[in-house]
Amino acid sequence: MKPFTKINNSEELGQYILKERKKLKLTQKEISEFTDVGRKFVLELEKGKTTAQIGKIFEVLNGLGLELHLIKRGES
Amino acid sequence: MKPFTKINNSEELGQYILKERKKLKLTQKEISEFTDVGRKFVLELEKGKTTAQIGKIFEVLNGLGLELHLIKRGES
DNA sequence: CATTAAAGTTTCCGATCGGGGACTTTTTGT
DNA sequence: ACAAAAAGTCCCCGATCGGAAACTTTAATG
Repeated sequence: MKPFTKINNSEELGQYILKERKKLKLTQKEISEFTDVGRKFVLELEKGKTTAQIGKIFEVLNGLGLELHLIKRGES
Repeated sequence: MKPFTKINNSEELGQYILKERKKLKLTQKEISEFTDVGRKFVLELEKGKTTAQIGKIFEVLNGLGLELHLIKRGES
């Protein structure tokens, strides 16, 4: 039930996205269909690819109903 | 004093990073020196480049003492 | 089991990343 | 106003992105 999840790197980002996609019972293909990203991108993003591009990541986050927040270290 | 700042796209990400860098009185060059990114990258990131790579973005966020958090829409 | 979908892998390829360095423009400080 | 620093632009180039499509492996369902 913890609402905020701190993400430290691409690895964790991918894992969180995967987990969330499963919760929503979506396939990688479905995400790639209602967002402007390819199937391979979703696949690689979930695997923690460090070179995934931020614009496409925002597309996926939006599609999954996830918000990105920034917090100054120490204030969380 | 709001601790959490919602970032909706690359544009906002760049603006926030710029603002934070100024607060810390750092130059783009300095950031590129103590992180593994080039000057040009910091420049373009702040300008909202949508193709900036996530791994390098994490480097900059770490360098600036910023944490990335994900929140489910509606729970913030 | 058998069948089908999903996930993961591989190849091809045009487009673009990001670093380095040189240069120009803008900002800063005295 | 002037000098210096910072920011922004430009070019070169090796490396890699991400889409598409075909294929293999894994998982799910009857």
